[in-house]
Amino acid sequence: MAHALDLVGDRWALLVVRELMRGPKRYTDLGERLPGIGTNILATRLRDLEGHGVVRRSILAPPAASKVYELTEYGRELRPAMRALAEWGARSLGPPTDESGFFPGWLGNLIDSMLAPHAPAGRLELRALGDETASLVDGEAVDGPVERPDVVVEGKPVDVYSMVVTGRPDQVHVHGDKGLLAELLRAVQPTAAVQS
Amino acid sequence: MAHALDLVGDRWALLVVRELMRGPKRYTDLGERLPGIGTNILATRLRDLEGHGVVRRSILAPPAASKVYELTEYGRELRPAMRALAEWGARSLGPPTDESGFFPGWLGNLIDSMLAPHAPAGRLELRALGDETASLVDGEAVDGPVERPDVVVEGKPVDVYSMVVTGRPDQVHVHGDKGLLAELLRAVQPTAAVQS
DNA sequence: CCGCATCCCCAAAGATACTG
DNA sequence: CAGTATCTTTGGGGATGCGG
Repeated sequence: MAHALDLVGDRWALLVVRELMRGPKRYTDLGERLPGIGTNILATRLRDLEGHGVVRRSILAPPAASKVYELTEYGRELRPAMRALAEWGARSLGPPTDESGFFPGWLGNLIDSMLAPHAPAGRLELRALGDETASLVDGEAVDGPVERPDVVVEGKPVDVYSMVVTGRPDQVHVHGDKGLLAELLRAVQPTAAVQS
Repeated sequence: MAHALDLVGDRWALLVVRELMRGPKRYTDLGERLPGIGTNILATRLRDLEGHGVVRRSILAPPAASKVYELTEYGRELRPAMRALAEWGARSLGPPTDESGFFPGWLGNLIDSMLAPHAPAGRLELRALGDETASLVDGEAVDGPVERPDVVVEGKPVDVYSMVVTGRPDQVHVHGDKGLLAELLRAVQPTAAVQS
């Protein structure tokens, strides 16, 4: 445990890994998806994680030729631990209280951490009005819309979020296979009432 | 994830939880088992963890009447996440280089994090000469010796440690059911050679 | 713009001493 | 034993700069 925390226990480190878990990212994109991190900290974390064999720097093939950070195989092996930690945290996390706190990538992260582990086969698209769209395709989170979705959920960001944590599609519009959505929401661990 | 880290992401927090995972402990005992923590940090962590519903203070029944800290039900639910993190860390952890670093409780922690998750039924006793003795009884770590052990392993602390991380009982003495020990060591994930 | 390095400032962490 | 008080040091947040 202590050694694991030496590798990824620093502040922000696991959140950097979380972002990279969904694919390689550029430095600036990472900064946007981690509001409040500060550029020096991000640079330091990436350097440390690289030194620890968790993250690797890579140059995209020309003509793209831009630098990206990606997880090593060892870094990807953190997935079970991160899933377990996220599910534990979710059990004491209530619905959002306001419209804020929706930073770039939040919807993808929500799908990846709360829906993907329990997802039945199928193509689900979530549209947060005026914000982002992300999808869940056969258990994998995908950014943006998806072709021929089985079911589409549409609503304000806070209502999409609430649907996931409460398990009830109350304030959102659902098009398509409502049974599939119901099945998914039933499979998601209901947020137990853990008194804070 | 971010919320989980708000609860247990501070430095030392998960190590405090790790110690309490093996039973209630007094303040001073926690301090001894967490070398380097500093009394103020320990007090702050315990207060924060209590505020977050992870730890609870409790007074032992008279005439013992001493204060102890213990995990709440929610705190105990961290076990899967901690196991996953510990196993991940263990894959990049080599054998110890010197005789130091063996603080009170190290043997119990070693058994709990590396052996217990894979243990077959049986009673195993580990004796670190001149240091500690701890046991593994049907998959659960127990401090101290055990009655009628099926197999006893005895050796210098560093050699007991090495046996666990390398999977080979080379520098230690084994009494009793060597087959059971071999079965256990085989079940333990071999420490993959992850280049640092 | 992207990808950082630098600088300043402050809050939190560490070490140590001390106390009910 | 179970912490609090005090002091020092480290690390994070925020702004800025700067070469590619």
